[in-house]
Parts: sequence; C-alpha cells; structure tokens
Amino acid sequence: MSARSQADIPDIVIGRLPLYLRALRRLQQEGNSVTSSHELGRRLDISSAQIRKDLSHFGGFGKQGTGYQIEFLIDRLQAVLQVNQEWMVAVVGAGNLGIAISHYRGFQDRGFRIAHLFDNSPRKIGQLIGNFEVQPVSSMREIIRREGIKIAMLAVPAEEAQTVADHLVDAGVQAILNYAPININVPPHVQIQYIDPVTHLQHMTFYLD
Amino acid sequence: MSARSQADIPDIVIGRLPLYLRALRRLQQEGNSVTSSHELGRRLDISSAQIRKDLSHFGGFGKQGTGYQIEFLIDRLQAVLQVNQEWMVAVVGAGNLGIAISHYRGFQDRGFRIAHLFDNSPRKIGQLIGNFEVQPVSSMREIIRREGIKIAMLAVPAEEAQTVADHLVDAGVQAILNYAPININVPPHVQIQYIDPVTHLQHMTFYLD
DNA sequence: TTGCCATTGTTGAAAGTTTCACAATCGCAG
DNA sequence: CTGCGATTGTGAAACTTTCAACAATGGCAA
Repeated sequence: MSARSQADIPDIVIGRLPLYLRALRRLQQEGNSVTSSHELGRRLDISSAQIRKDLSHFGGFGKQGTGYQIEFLIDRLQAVLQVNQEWMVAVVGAGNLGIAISHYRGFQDRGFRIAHLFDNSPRKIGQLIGNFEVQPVSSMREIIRREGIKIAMLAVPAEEAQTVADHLVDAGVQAILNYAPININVPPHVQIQYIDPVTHLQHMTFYLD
Repeated sequence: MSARSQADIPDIVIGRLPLYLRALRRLQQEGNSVTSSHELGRRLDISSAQIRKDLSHFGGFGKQGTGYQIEFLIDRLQAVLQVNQEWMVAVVGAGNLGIAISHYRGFQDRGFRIAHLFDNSPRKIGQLIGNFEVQPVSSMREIIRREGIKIAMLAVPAEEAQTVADHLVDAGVQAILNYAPININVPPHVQIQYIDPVTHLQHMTFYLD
C-alpha cells in the first residue's frame, strides 16, 4: 500500500479494523461499556486470538481479566483509521446508484460527508438530489481542487469509469471507491477499492448445490 | 466454506475467479479472442504467476506460446462458478438502496435475475418498482419456498437485518448478500457476504495523509 | 525443418497470516 | 489479604498464499 505505510502494519489487519469499529459501535448502542476479544470474535466470526493480535499492533488497549473499554477502543480505532475527522466525499454519477448513495444516511456518523454530486447529463444537471444540486462534470476538477476533496465514489457506467477516475486523480483525489463493474488503473499513491455485488454473488454460487 | 467445498480449492482463489471473468468479458467486448496471464495480470494488478496457478486448479485452460482462448476460458469459469445458469434472486427492503438494486441492469448477463422485491411498509407494498410489484414480507417465506429461490440480497435497516436473515434461511435461502452495516450470524451451510461502503472508505483513510 | 520467441503449468522456496498456548495480571469474593 | 476465574498480549509453531524460476511446448518465420 502506498503513502502512510504506517509502521509496517499488514494491510489485511487494517482491513479488519473497520469491522471491529462497526461491531463496537453496535455493542455500545446495545448498552455495553466493556467487551472482550471473545465476544467480539463471536459476533464477527473471527478468532479471539486474531482480534487480540490485530489490536496489539497499535498498543495495549485492553486490561487483563476485564477486556476492553468500548468507548476507549472506539476512540483509538477511529484515530488509527483517521475517521475521528469528517472527510468530504464527491460522488460522480447521478443514476439510480449515485442517487441512492447520495441519500444514504449511513456515512454521517462514520467519518464521511457527501459534499458534491456530479453528472454530465444535461437532463440531470441542476436537479436537486437529497441536499445537493447535481453539478456538471466539467466543473468537477475546479471544485475538488478548491475544496481539497480527497475521496470520491464512482457510480458511472463501466465505459466511463477509467476516464472519470483519471480526471479525479488529476484533480487531487487520493482514494476512489469504484462501483462500476470494471477494473481501473490508478497511480500507486492513489487508493482504490471496488464494490461489485455480482462478484460477491458469483463467489457464493460456487458453493451452492 | 460449507457445502460443495469442491476438491479443496482455497476460498481465496474462488474469490478471484469472478474478477477474472469480469476482465475476460471486457477483453472480449473490446474485440480480443485470445489473452495471456500477463495481460490479464496487468489489467487486474495481480501477478501473472498467480493467475496461472489459480486457473491450473481447474485444468489446463491455456496453450503454451499462445495464451488463453477468451471465449473458452469464460465458458469454463462460468461453469466452475455455476453462473452458466440464471439464478433467481430475492431483494428484501424497498428503500432507496433496494430500489436502486432492483433497477440495476448489471445482474442480467452475469448469471442473476431479480425475481422479487419484498418490504413490510404498507406504504410501499403494491408499488411498482422496475418490473415488480413490492410484496409484503409476510408472503416472503411462501414465495421463496415455492419458487426454490436460493439467493437473497438484504437491504433493510441494520436493526432488522438479523431477523430478516433468519426468515430467509428458514425459507430455504442458501446465500445472502447483506448490504446492512451489521454482522449477521447464519448457520454454516449458508453463505454470507457483505457490502458496506463505509468499511471500504475507512480502510482507505488509514493511508491518506 | 530448424531455431526462436512467447507463454503455460508446476515446483519449491519465500513471505505472509493465523492459531496455539501460556505467563502475566486484573478484579472480586471470601 | 489470599486465591480464583477471566482475560490480555505475545512468542513460537502451523498453516496458507504468493512469487520466482524454469522445463516443456506451441506457432511462426526463414
């Protein structure tokens, strides 16, 4: 992984931290203030040893005999993942998916705020979706630059994904979450992750009778 | 992994096959009829050795000196993943997300067809979304049973996800793709996969400056 | 036909990841 | 204040995954 390869912590460990965070928030909502690696592991279907080892990369967060203070651990994980601040996110593509993303309330309290929605269809530009007006892709670069936006979600057709990604990178975006069902190539200093429901479904059908 | 743990092929390998399939289909669309592990690897950012090794689990699909016939390899991978048939899929939850999923055209030619959309809000039941009428969750069990539906996508609020999943499993569903931002527990014979955009975003923010 | 370049399938080594197992220690009950 | 049950953090072992290297082979040009 590029950039902040923070003290050589395996990427696979980093990938599990958001899951720990999600489970901890839920435990907290359910009224708990303390938990253990065993309880967390049961919920997440991950071994307790793995959870302890993962967390130990960042310091001793727990107490022997007692477990982990949920609030404290949430704070620390949020700090490690840098989601104790609010990141502005740009969404590109105002089709069904882009619209659903823009309406989704679940980014709010997990470190992200959707700041802009871009599309290049004249039919859509100017439309009000959730709280934002759809803006033309032609002004994307300028806006992203000006506001220092580092993260974008890509919800355009597969054919356009690479081109739009190139524009985003050029505008200074450093992390892209791509919903288009196609691989895109970005420079090594840019993070990329994919969401394609069909790949998950196809993974599961392998095991069906 | 449960059920058809087919000849001991690592799950991580199975997880890459849909990516290979997706890239191959694109290569084909672009007019190619032959490719190589190197070209595929370049596109997917996976080493060519890994691609060759993954494919070799299922037989010798390529030809030395030449590479892989794209059409043939697509056929074989579709057969391995069992997506050379069309699976019926039930969607539960007719909020923004469930609606966007129901409209999405990308399932069509990759092995899946959305057959039903369920919700339990009286406001939504009976509404026409895409090609289907929203049906009440109360009739879900009966319909899934009768039609032998094995796959469901879950797009309900986190609080309801576990309960709905239990109903789905009870109705005979064997694979669940869960969009709710919460871990759910299912019996070992049931496959489960998660889509939560926030976990991907949080994974990437670790590496941002 | 021969020689050359490209590419696969496969082996074994290297790197990475998970699990095991246990000493250290905490809080509490008696 | 002692002893006990629970739980962490961790070093070493077991296991899994990736990678590097190369013999074998195919196609093509001369």
